[in-house]
Amino acid sequence: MATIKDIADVAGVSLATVSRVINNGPKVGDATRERVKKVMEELGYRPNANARALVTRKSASLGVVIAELLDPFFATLAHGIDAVARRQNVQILMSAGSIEKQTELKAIDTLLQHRCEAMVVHSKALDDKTLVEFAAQVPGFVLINRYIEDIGHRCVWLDNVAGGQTMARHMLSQGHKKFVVVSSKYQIDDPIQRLSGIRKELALSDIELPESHIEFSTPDQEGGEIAMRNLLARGIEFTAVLAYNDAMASGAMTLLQDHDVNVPTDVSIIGYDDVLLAKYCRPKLTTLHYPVEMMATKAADLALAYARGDVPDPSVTYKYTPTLVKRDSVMNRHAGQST
Amino acid sequence: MATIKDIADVAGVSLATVSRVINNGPKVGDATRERVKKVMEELGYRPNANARALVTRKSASLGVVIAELLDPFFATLAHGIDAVARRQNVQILMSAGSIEKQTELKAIDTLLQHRCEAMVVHSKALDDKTLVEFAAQVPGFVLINRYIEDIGHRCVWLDNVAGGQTMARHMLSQGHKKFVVVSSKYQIDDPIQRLSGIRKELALSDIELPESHIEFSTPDQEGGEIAMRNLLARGIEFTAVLAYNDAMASGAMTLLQDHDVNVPTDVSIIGYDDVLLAKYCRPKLTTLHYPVEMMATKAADLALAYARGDVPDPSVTYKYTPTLVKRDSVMNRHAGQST
DNA sequence: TTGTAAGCGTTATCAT
DNA sequence: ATGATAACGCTTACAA
Repeated sequence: MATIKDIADVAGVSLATVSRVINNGPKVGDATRERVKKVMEELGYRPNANARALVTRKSASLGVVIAELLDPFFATLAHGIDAVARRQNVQILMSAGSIEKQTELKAIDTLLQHRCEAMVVHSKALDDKTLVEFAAQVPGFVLINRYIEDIGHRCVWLDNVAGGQTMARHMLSQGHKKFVVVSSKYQIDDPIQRLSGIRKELALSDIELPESHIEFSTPDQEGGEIAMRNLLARGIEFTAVLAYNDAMASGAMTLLQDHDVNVPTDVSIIGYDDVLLAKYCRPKLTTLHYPVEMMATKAADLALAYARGDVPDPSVTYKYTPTLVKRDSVMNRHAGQST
Repeated sequence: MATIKDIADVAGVSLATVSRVINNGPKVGDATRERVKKVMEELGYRPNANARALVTRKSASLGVVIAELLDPFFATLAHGIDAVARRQNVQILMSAGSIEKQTELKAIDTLLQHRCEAMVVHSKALDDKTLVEFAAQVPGFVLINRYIEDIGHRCVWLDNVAGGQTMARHMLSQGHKKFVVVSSKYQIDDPIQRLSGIRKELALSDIELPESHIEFSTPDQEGGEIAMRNLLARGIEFTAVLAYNDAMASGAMTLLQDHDVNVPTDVSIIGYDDVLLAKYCRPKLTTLHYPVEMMATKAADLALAYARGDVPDPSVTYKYTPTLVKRDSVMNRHAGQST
């Protein structure tokens, strides 16, 4: 592959001049510039990103650590990041961390070896301290979907407590009184926070949520089925199910339907995330919209900005709030209509 | 960040020795090795991947070009690739190409700038010639989901004609005689090949498929709805719909149901791909399983092998065949039962 | 406006 | 077993 030297030789100029042309440097004569460009074209020259990164100490790349590419939630996340990467002309270095300490650690480590100064990481397995240390090393280190106070201005996160409250409040407003929760068995912050929001809101109406009314499983459709099966088996009475996410909601719904329980007339369900699935399952899922893509975009922009040395207003934080999307899986028990 | 020189200074050895330790080189005394390792540990040393790539001309990374991260099909693809990347300890450089000539070109170009010698690319917009040229430049250039004869041993692809035949054959075997096709409007090979397979198979039963029975739209759920709406509006009679993929099938199904057409008793539907959606829409979709993940894994392995200089048996080709997955969206019109 | 040369962090080839 | 030293391809003062 042609190097800058080859171009210089053929064009009859020095390395420096070629470099200037490549980088649209200022002090080059028009004639020379054209000639060099022509030679580059002819030789199919492509600047060596590695050499460049080495000397400039800038990698023109954005590191991304997410849990799992298959999950539509993360796919959306990745998609949002990709959009800004493309816009800002940086290459994405992608690693899946699978919510495992060692894997997440290794993913970040590899990114560090590549010396990428901007990275948006979704980490649930690593502890605060570790993450804060990384943040200290990498100027453009941004956390998504997690809040750590010490680096609060580098966190783009969702208010899960508020989310839990909104779910409960909506069901309450529709006249529901008997609740059941289908949650994620992974002991990360999210399910805990959502649950606490739910409890907080229910408490305002003097409703308790006993442990037996909560079932924990994997946060996917199968997990939703299993959780619902267990709830049914336990003979608990309920008219409202609050799911950890849309996938679990859909699974739970499927199982209910298989048992001839009608949704929403017999039982109402509300999901969380508002991924595509929510719109296409039957009945369509009432859920909380998680503005992942917007958040991903913000996170990527932020990471790149910090890496560039820009200092965004340090007083602002990037907290997002999920919003209710009413579709067809929740019935109004006052009016007897689905809302 | 600590460099190899820092390590050498602190450990009191030369650069060469440190380099040997890093690479588990042979000729280093045990005592020295330990001492150096200890220093590396203390200083939190991380080899600079850029410097390494520069001098070795090997990038320890795998380039990936796919159309669209959001699409579950590509998410699965990416997931398969990620698995081998992790196993083989290489970093993924990911670019979305969005089935646009310029974008795909740029994606590959960027990968080339990073000098990655292994890449698996999913390109539908670039022409054969361009792709063959890239393949000539990059030892580990592997095409997925496309077959080009000149570089046949570097293509991992699906037999779409056979797929089309299988769809039609299944419907035929279930006693269907009136067909309609919901296809993709993108004029890439896939829809054309599937359609030709369908026609070929129907011809064996002396059934024609007039253009008016085919509706082209975007290959997603909304496209499926639109296509089906048009078919219905045109007043065509049919009992079997062959969809381009599961998303379109699901959209078509939804629209049918909204018009009180029962699936599968009134109309049977068959999808293609077998993504998660197929299992979770109602009724569950009978479809063709596209072994994407397996293919992605193979492609990644192949790319890395070629990049390494290994020469896999040049006589074998990597053609895969989709297989029928019977679920609940197709009815047997002989027996009157869904099959 | 153009060229010279040092240096980025490694690996690899010689010597020793 | 260890150490100098020359690349690798590029950017960037500093000279001219």
